[in-house]
Amino acid sequence: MTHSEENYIKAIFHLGLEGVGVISTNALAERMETKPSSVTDMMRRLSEKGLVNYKKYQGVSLTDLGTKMALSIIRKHRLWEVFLVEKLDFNWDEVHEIAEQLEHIESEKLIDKLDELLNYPKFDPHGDPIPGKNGEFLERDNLLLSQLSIGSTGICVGVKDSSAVFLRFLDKNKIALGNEIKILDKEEFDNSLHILVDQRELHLSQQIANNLYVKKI
Amino acid sequence: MTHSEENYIKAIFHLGLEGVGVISTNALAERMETKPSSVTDMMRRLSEKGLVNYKKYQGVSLTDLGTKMALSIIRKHRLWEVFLVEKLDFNWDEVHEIAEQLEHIESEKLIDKLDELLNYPKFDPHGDPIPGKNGEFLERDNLLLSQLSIGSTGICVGVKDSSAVFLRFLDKNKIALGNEIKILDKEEFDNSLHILVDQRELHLSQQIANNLYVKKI
DNA sequence: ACAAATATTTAGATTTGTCTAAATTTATTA
DNA sequence: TAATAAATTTAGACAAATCTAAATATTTGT
Ligand SMILES: [Mn+2]
Ligand SMILES: [Mn+2]
Ligand SMILES: [Mn+2]
Ligand SMILES: [Mn+2]
Repeated sequence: MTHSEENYIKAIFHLGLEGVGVISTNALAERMETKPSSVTDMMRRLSEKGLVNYKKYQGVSLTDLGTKMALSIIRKHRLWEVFLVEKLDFNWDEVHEIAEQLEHIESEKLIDKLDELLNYPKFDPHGDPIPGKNGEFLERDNLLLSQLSIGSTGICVGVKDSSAVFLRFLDKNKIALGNEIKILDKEEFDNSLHILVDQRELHLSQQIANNLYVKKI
Repeated sequence: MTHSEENYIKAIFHLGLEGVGVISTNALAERMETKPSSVTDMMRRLSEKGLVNYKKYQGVSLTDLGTKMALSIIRKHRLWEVFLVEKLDFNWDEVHEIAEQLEHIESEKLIDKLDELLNYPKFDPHGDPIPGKNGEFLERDNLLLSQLSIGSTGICVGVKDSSAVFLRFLDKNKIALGNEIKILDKEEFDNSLHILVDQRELHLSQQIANNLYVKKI
């Protein structure tokens, strides 16, 4: 597998998780920041290799083999992200781009040793689950902060948007994974929230609350 | 820089250290395990980018910029090798191939953090010097075990051949970097050595002794 | 100094991954 | 349902990195 092929497989996997139904050439082209015609070419090549199911004009999906490949790449990506944060003191907003490179390093033993060094983490720095050697992984709670009712409390367990700008916003407001967040009040007009986190009262827009995953307690 | 370009630059640098005089197209082709015609193509491209001095039929050498690039890649390669051995418990015969991949990861910050994690090592697991951020590095003693006279003692500081088969031979005979080796006797017929290492008496062929660097004490 | 051997470059192809522009298929909607 | 719009594929091109075979330059040996 080339880096490019691996990136396509990963993109198809992620679109499959998010999207509804079949993955179109255009959707994939947009995600890969390339042209639909390039996608068509690549789909033929991946289909040839048995990694995707593709019939022209019908969209694309991963085969079992393709899914296994995708999980392996995502496992590597997320383990490297944990390494960068835990062992090299990177901030969680700096690790994604480097992990995009490291995820293509080929060595089963390397990734197993890394897993061991990190003590078999189950989630990456953004709260995303890390697939195990055999592709199995824990589901993270998919409840959004915006879905909590007034008076209830949740533990912050992940971010939906993991862009650097959002992550730095959270840093600035001292909101981190593991924090308890209590909903004090909700504005009817714009659905913004008054919350209590770490003894501090904060005001969050709905957009923010739509991008924080919580586990209700 | 593509991976391929980086590999060529590295090969030119290493040939420059070993070889005498100009680096020929054929020598480079052999080192890169490719065809001379491919080398000619690549030399034109690298010359275009200002990384090598190349005039046809005249051989090739690195420019200052090319040398800087080479040292940066070698720094990354060797730091990753230290990481693999020190932090992930790899044996010294297993790290080269993985480092060949890791050396191409692009992130200045990553390599600086790695350097820090490893406590700024000056030599890699094979005793090869690790260039610093600015390209400077300590010279390893270039005295071979075969050059020591009878009765003298040296500390093993490096291997000239770092192939897995040679490294495993050393492991099997419990010869490691840092060991003191005393020359007990030398056979006139085949220049093989009787040595004392770690209270053990061993018999080494000249070929072995030609591939161990020592520091005389 | 010239022929033979060797080294190097050139010419032309191939593969991967990309692009633009044109053709075709599918979906929408009047 | 026929025209129009949107999505997708095809055709043809290009750059990077490689190859083989042929041409050319350099070196060597007599
Ligand atoms: Mn990431
Ligand atoms: Mn992540
Ligand atoms: Mn190495
Ligand atoms: Mn080494």
